[in-house]
Amino acid sequence: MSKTPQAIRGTQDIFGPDAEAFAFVVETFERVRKLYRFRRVEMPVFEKTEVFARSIGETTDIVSKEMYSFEDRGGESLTLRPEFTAGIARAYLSNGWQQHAPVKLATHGPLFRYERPQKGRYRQFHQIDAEIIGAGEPQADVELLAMADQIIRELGIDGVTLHLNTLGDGDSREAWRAALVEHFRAVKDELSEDSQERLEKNPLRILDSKDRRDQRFVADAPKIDQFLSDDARAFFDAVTSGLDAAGVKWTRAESLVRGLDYYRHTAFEFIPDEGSEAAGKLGSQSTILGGGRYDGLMESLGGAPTPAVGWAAGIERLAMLVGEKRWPSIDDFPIAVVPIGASAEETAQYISSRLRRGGFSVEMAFRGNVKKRMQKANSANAMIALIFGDSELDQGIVKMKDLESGVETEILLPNIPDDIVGYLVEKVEAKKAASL
RNA sequence: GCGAUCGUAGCUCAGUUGGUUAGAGCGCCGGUUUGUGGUACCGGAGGUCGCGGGUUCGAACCCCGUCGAUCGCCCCA
Repeated sequence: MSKTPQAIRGTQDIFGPDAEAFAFVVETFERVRKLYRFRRVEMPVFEKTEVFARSIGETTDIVSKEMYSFEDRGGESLTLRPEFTAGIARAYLSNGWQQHAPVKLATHGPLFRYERPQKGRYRQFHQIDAEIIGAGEPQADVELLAMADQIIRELGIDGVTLHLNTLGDGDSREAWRAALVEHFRAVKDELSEDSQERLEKNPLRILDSKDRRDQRFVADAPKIDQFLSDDARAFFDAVTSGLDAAGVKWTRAESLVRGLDYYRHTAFEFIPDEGSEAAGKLGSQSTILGGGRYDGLMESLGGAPTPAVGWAAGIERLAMLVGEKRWPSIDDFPIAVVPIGASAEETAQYISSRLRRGGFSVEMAFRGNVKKRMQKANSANAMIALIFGDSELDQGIVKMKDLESGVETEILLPNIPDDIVGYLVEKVEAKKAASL
């Protein structure tokens, strides 16, 4: 193209309805997270590379080929965060947050992964994230999942189900993994090329392969349930019965595994139901929220053994699913202020400012002739316009036009906030009632 | 890293087997009562057809390369 610089591949400039949906996801998250008493935490977007390399696992794709790493001027290797959990764990250890344990943390922001962009996947993407650190009880898992469920529900997203599995404790997981390797190695030549790779690198992943050649052998593969210790089984039972009590719908997904090394016990993903509207909107990216328990992570960063559980969800993916069934709110209908003439424009600033300080959104039309200003009022979605020039101001009034009915009434200047606001609130309430 | 499709006005796209000044809708600006919008009518601005090279008398159209986008595989939110 020309000399104008382009945005970097896999990054996006979000504007308009997409940006509104994005903000709606974040606002909903912030509101619900307070109901569950999760505390807000802010962290750097970059860390020493070892923070991610050691915790996520050297052999995972994220660490081996998807990190944005660079050397700073001191020659130290730094990395833009590819996920939240590792950085939160590091912050927990560096700041001695053990003193707050068990601590419930929530954050959101940008993450970076050097991947091929496609629908619902970007190189800079955004997540909301929730973690409970220092709690080994299954009740922590339940509360965390209940919050996830409520957020999705309050976003108006339907047709999404919680898929739940357990990976057992460390020993259970290792025994299961060994049995899986043995099972698949016997038929290695008949597996897909990808799965032959996975056999060495990440055998659990063969279980959710999309390749038909693999699926034949997945059905009779060893199940985690055969390897669960009594404790691990009791833990999982407590999680599932807790979810039932909390009214969170879930389904068992025996072959659900998570990619990263640090997961133990509970693993879960919220996935659109097959054939649902949500599934169609997401393309081949199916998971909108995923997480699990990571009891081993703190040790990999040199901390004391610390149980923890958490999840993260892609804001862009959630935003794609947000419905338009939001009730009309008073902010959707600004008051249009339409001054005519220079002295009226000054008064318009005064009136606008009073209305805004009173909590009402105001669109002030200050360009072009009256016709242009009225067009502006209309395209701003205003329901009422305040129109006034010298002749009105001399009389100490403004004209209030109902833009739906076209009816104009006169308002005395001193009555401006109250009369207008009362009129507008009434109209919005009527709209709300009509939309129910 | 691999594969497929695609790149024409701000946006969505049309452009017949290569043929002369490249079109439409929407949006934008202006006008149809210079103090009144949503509908309608009129006018206008805006494109070296992603970029570079090649074939040809002639390329938006064919070929090669390159950059970018989209979708899928891997992986993942």
